[in-house]
Amino acid sequence: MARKPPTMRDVAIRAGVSPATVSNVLGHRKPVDPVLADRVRQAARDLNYQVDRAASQLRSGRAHVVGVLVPSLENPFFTALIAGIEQAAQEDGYDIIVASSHDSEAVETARMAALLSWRPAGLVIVPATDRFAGGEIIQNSQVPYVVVDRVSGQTAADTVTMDNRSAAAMAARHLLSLGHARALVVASTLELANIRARCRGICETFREAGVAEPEVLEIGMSFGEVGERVERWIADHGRPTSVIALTNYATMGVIAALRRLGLSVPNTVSLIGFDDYTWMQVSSPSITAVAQPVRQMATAAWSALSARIAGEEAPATGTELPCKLEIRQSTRAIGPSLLSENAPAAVS
Amino acid sequence: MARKPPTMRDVAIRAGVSPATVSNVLGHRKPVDPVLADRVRQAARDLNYQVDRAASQLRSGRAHVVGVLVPSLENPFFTALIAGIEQAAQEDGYDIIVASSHDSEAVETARMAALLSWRPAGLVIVPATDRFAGGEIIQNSQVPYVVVDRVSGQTAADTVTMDNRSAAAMAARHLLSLGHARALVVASTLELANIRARCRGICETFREAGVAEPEVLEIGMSFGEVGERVERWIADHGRPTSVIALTNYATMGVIAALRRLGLSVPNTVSLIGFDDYTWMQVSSPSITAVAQPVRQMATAAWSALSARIAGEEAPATGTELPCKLEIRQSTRAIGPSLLSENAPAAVS
DNA sequence: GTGAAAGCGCTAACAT
DNA sequence: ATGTTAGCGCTTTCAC
Repeated sequence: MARKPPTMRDVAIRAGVSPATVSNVLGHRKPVDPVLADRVRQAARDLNYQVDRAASQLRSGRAHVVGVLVPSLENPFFTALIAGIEQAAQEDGYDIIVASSHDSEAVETARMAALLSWRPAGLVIVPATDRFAGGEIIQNSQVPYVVVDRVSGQTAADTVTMDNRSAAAMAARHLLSLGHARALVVASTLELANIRARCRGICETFREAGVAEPEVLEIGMSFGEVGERVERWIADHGRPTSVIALTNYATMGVIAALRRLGLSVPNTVSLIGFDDYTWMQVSSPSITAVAQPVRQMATAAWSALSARIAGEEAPATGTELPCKLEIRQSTRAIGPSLLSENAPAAVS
Repeated sequence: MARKPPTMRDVAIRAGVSPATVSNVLGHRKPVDPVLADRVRQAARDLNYQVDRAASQLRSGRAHVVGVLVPSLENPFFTALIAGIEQAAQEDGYDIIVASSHDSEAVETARMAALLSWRPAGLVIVPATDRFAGGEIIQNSQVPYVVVDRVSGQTAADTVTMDNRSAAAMAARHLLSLGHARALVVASTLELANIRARCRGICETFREAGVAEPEVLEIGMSFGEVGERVERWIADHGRPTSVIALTNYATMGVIAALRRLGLSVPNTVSLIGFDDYTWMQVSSPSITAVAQPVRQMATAAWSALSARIAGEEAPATGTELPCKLEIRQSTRAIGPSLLSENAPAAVS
């Protein structure tokens, strides 16, 4: 027992050729006599042979693996991203090593070092914070990488993100078109540039419409707290006619809080969420939401990365994908549109 | 540019020692003079050195990576499982390579071969089907593996799953205790042993209570169809007083269907879902659900696998974890309990 | 078109 | 306790 897996040498012997030829056949590297090639393939099949990727990578210097580092594997947005990347990568013959930074810069640095020790062809990273602790270490490792979703400041790397400002503006215009002058923005944390961009988009849009900017409530990442904080805020400040929740946890927290306060959606308060999930369709009322183009973000990230892996030298690209506003039952008109003519209510 | 990463030799030279000593220091392998050890660690830090895992693994024959293969990365149950495994594995110094079989046996076989080509220390697998296409290929690769969630027939491998029969029985007892004699069971597919076990648990419990067995509706994996099929069934068969949905997609589909039919939950129909997600708490009504112990499944899978990696030779273990019934608002009493005294309504 | 031989970066025997 | 050496399985010159 504990029989070792067959090596290329085993295949070579069985096929009556040299290891080099086996390598050439299996790696489609050099033209090989069809007869020999067939013998090789047959021998490989017989022995159930699979190239040892560690050895292959060590010798060739080329790795067919990329690392993917996200802040959390509990968040469906990140796992959806991983799903997309896995698919795209797999189609190009790459495997993915997945790691979570658990929203911690320290862990992020450690996990990144671990990923780099595989000498991967590239890395896809959703930073834990705007500071992106790993920038330096990865920088001088010479491994190409793409920063996704939480893009801030200027990275040397390619970036892929949603157009957060426009997305938020779209949500804001939708509310304004329904006559909402008083909105509450519920954010996870303002430490993240993408969340700040969403706030900015909303505030700008309200200002441009000549309406007072909405207040922004920062409630942290944990679902439990959200409800309480929102309840307290409303107790202190009076109720808004509408709420924009900037993340999925915020959305759920707001729903819970409004229910506890006995505020009906959309009759008393209109609600827009960020991130679109299936449950928002079956919820009653169904939830109007800004759908992030997760799938496109994944493919964009992969295509940027594969270009770099292929040796592309062009300056870093910054992809900003548009999003879509899914209008459902949680938003309701309470008066005439507050939008001027030339600002459309919604753009897809 | 494209400077190569430092090697152990570079570190050795800088620290003025031999590569072997560097290896011993960094790998905590053999006792080394503290002074030299410090010099080595310093040099490694200076150069930003990280051992090359491919080379290390090639030489030592020990890999610090495990493959994880799931049917889908879109399903939150599987991604939660991955989150748990990533955490446990990471704590033991292992990385995970993640792959999806996209619910296809053919893809499963291919992805498994790819995973095995890393010569991983082990594999965690949630099979695409009960047939588990990869059983043979992995079997003679000698790599230890654990089968999780979709456990069927007798595998030679360790298995970890929820006690599906008992879980379903618990849900059934809850309904019976509320006086429901007519239940509809909505299953994704009866091709999966774990789904069949859930059906069995429900039917047995009803039979034991002297109540007619509920009918089982099989609706496939896609969310879209679920609603229609359920609507049609109810149109044809009349409405049940209660529904048990055996997967999360089934749950959402049922909610949508009942709403379209104008059947109020829980006033007209009571509903129990399988898998517990946050949205079920904020949904109105909140959804009574069987919570799977995903986290424990992940840790159980990891501990079984690490034992095998460590060389454990004992016969395969079959772990069956208990689940919990989260009673919320979607289930309501419509009459006296149909349960006999000695059958408790719910067990945690 | 094919094979022989070297060597990727590391670790395990062995020698000191 | 440290260094020397060999070789893991593969790919890549470089001969032929």
